[in-house]
Amino acid sequence: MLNLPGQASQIQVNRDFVRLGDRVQHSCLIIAGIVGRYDQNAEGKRQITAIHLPGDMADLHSVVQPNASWALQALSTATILRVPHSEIRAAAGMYPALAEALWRDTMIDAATLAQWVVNVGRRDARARIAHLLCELATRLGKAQGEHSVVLDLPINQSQLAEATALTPVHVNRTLQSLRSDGLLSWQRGVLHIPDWVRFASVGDFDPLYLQMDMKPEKRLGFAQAS
Amino acid sequence: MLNLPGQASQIQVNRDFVRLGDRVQHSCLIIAGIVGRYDQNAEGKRQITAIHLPGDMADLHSVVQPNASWALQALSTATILRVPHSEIRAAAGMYPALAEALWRDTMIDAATLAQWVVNVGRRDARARIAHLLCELATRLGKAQGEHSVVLDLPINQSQLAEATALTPVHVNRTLQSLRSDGLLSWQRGVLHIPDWVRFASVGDFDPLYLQMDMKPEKRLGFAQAS
DNA sequence: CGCCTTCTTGAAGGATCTCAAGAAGGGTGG
DNA sequence: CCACCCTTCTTGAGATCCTTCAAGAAGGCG
Repeated sequence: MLNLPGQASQIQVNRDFVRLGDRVQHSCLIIAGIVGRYDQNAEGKRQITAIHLPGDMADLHSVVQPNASWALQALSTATILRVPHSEIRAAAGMYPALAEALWRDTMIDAATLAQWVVNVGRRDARARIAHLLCELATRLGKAQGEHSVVLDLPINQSQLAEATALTPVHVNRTLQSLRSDGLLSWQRGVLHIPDWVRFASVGDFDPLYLQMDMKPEKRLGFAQAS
Repeated sequence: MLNLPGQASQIQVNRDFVRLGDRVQHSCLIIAGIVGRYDQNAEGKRQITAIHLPGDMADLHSVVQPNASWALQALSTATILRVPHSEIRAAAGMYPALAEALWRDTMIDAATLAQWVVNVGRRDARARIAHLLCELATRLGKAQGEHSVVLDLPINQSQLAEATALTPVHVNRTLQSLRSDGLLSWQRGVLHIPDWVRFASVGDFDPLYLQMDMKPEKRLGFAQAS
């Protein structure tokens, strides 16, 4: 765990707090809420390329590439802490183990993106949505071999569509299909998965790439400066 | 530039030289040929998640995650140099600027993967194929504002399909359409793009994310040990 | 109570896939 | 130099998943 100084802010839903093309001097640590990283094509069609949860450094990579080729938007009301790149660099220079942890964090980001390519490229709507939900449940630490999983997920179907490269309409129909098969229920931002093993198999999900089994001292964890 | 020791090998076309689940002690530097990084879903459907060209460290990230959740396959006959992780770690410990360059390289990998998610998720077959070809032309240094671009690209339509998440049949029809619009010709592994600007616009391509403009001393370049 | 967001439904259209088979190209051995 | 073979490219036709467009229902909040 690290103690990092920085400036905290509250972000409203659907607000971009880093925009495409910004030159940023800070990385954003998510304290609360859910944040989406967006890329887009020339027609302005947006695609979520990562979903960030509390404890994540949403744009750690901006330390080595300050010109944002992405945008960061709050998917639910969020609190973030802007940590100056200078602080991160200084700490990394001081502690080689931290430098490696930062590198590793970027690598896990890349591994997750590779999974998203497979997800969007090779899985049908059912598996695609299930896989994404599995990823989030696992990263939230809510899926540890248990049979039943419950998690707060204050995002809507349009946002889910932006992350899975589907239309909101089709996401809706697919969720209905998953629901009618008893695979999940989702009300008021609370997702309930009664049978984790079955759901993970529908989502074709293998959590290996997330490295959740990494020893604590090797994983990145952040604490807010007092 | 670095001088790295390691063991060189020749790899035949279509041969996996790193397999899913391998525990690797080396990163593979591509000396010649083209290499694909594969991920797959549970049904064994393979998806190429990165294409590596000469000069690339194909699995640099294995330094911080030695359990391969990917496979590496030669898309054409290739020569690689296996560089021990220990050497990379030692060099990174010695030179902080190198450590940062390694981190940056992983970040560019992630940025490229994010583009692939957009590519597969939000672009139709024409744009998707064009975008991938633009990426390769740019990384090969063959697309520098000129009007006409020629490059060796010894890969086949099935491999292109695996990278774009299309079927070989549809790749074939799409290439015909690009050809009949005079956007490209492709014979015997030589790709010819008569009008780069027009082609890049069909592919919805903006090279920013590749950071090809990065100052040489900040970019990663590898030289073989004698 | 009224408004705005989000969810839901229907119907038609389109991009891409699947299956199947034939043509072209390059290499090898006789 | 020709015959053969194997890979790769090409073509056709029907099926399917997902999209598009349009509109109505439900839910939360002031």
